[in-house]
Amino acid sequence: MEFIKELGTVALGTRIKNLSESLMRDMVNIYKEQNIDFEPRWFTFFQLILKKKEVSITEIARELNQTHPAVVQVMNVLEKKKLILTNKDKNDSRKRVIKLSKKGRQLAEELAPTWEIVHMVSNEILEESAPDLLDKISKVETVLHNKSTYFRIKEKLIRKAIEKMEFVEYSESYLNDYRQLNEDWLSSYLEISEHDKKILSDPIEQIIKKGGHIFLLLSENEVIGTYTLQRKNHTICELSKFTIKKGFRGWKLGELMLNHTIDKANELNFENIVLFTHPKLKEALQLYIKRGFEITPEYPEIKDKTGRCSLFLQYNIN
Amino acid sequence: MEFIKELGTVALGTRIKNLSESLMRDMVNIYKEQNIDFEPRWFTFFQLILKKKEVSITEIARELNQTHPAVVQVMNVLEKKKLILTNKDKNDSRKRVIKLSKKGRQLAEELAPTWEIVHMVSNEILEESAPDLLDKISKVETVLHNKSTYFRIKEKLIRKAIEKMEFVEYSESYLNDYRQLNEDWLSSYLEISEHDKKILSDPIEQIIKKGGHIFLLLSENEVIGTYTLQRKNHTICELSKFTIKKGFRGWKLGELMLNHTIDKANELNFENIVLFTHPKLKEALQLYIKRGFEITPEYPEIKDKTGRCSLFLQYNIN
DNA sequence: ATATTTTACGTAAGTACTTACGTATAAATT
DNA sequence: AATTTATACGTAAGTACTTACGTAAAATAT
Repeated sequence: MEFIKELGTVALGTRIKNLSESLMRDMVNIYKEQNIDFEPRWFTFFQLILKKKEVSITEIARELNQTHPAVVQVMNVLEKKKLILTNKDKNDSRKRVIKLSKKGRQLAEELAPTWEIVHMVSNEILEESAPDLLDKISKVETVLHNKSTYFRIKEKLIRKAIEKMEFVEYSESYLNDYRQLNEDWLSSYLEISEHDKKILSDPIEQIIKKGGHIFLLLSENEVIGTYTLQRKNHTICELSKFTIKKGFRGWKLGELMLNHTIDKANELNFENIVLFTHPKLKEALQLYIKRGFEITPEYPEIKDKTGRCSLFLQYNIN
Repeated sequence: MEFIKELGTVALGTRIKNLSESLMRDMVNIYKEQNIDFEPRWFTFFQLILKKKEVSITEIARELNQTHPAVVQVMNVLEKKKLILTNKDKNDSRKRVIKLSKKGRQLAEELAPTWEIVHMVSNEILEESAPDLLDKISKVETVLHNKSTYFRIKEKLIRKAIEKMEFVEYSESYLNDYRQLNEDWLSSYLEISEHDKKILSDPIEQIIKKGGHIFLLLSENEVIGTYTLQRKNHTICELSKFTIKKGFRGWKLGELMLNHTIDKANELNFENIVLFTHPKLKEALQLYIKRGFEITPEYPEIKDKTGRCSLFLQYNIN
């Protein structure tokens, strides 16, 4: 056990598990020695049924933080041992109503003194060692409920990953990545128009040579985002093909990319960024508006060549 | 989860288990999303092997508080995945020496940043909720190490059982119980002599009618102990057939019975209790001596009729 | 030296879960 | 009213353990 202690916080889970397992094992032995056919993991089930009189499978699962198949299996065992009775619910025939049988109630009565002692002993142990352990555990539960371990780790991993990301300008070698990413995105949200196909199949000719720019966001050499700036005239550029790879969404990379977009447009001496989008792409719209884009009437000289986007936005640099 | 909280201390084990399971589940997802073929329960194994460089199965089991088959199975998985190398120990061919393979070391390196983050997050969670949780758990561990839950519960159960026990004087209906208990005891320690058989087959004739007494200790109508006082003369009685049923030993019922013996001998106006015993019955001897019996030379008028006991003890009432 | 006990590990079989899926029924939406 | 979605439960298959047992080697006792 020494090593686990050494590991400290990181092995908290393992340590806690060991503790609970040792408690369970002790209880197994207690029941065994008393020659009572009862297993410790039934305890909470019994208590819950005793309290509620009648419960359904899902109710038990929810209250005891178990999966429903686990509950079903335990209930089947208890039913086989004739400790519970189960019937269909009169109002909802999907439900199985569970209650203690006479034998079950008798067993609970027989065990009551033992449970009483277990209770005393648990309190005794806690008083001797850590009287406020339950409070502490409640607090951990609350903190984790508000923001799970998963979420916390994820957050930090993402932050770290973002630090290593970089933008690069398009070159021939990214053709496949650029096209693939945009086709994936387009086909899952809208339709790929002829105009899209033209641009995606030859960006150099269609964008770059016409004074436009394409930027790619790289994470460890993987292309995870793209956007395209087309030159409309000497002051206006059009933003399009703004997409982030599946699996990297939800990391606020949109903000990162949009900031980069504005910086670049500025560097390239454009004064206005305009874009067309579809109202059903709510998250994108929200992002643009949050960053200062405004929905305005279309400029007569700039048309949506795809013919599918009803919203026109623009952003004034400076 | 509400109900489990309601249960308080009694469901501490369940609650703790849920906590650790949720931590584990989160880690499973973290590894899965990073596309790393690693499972959280391997973590402590990896750490231990990293630290010790070379370990045996039992060493791991001991340090991580696992059963050895569990360790064997995990190691087989890790070996199949080529993360560890195992060889026979040169000095002790029973042992299997385990170390990380190159692939294993690489994986550990690859995971180090993630583990670092997990560490940070664990600390963060604890700081937010219960900074001294680890200390508290250590204290619980220590307290349980000194006196296990099992032992504590057992102790209280026994005390409760003893309260309900009672002594009754022998009557015909106890013949089988009396004989069975003594035969079981005799046959497992010594031999059943002819003299024993005579007494055990007809206690009324052999003991009671000769002015002796037999007392039985009952626990919920079950005969769990017996002793016999034979009248030697008007001041001396001989204690024999002092036995406690298997499964009830180690509860200090011997003291209870011996106190009763002395009380009864006193009530019956005897002045001396004598007994023969065999030196190999060390616990019994200790009990007698603790209660004030003394090893003395035999009285010429009192002989050990079984011929097997070399020790003669006596106790002076008053 | 020889016999006995302990240790180190392996394996088989069982158990208590899990995930993944299927099937009714109820509730909500259109 | 008809369709879709959600809920309640069941089952099958897999996994991560457990206990129980076996075997060989080492340590200890005789």
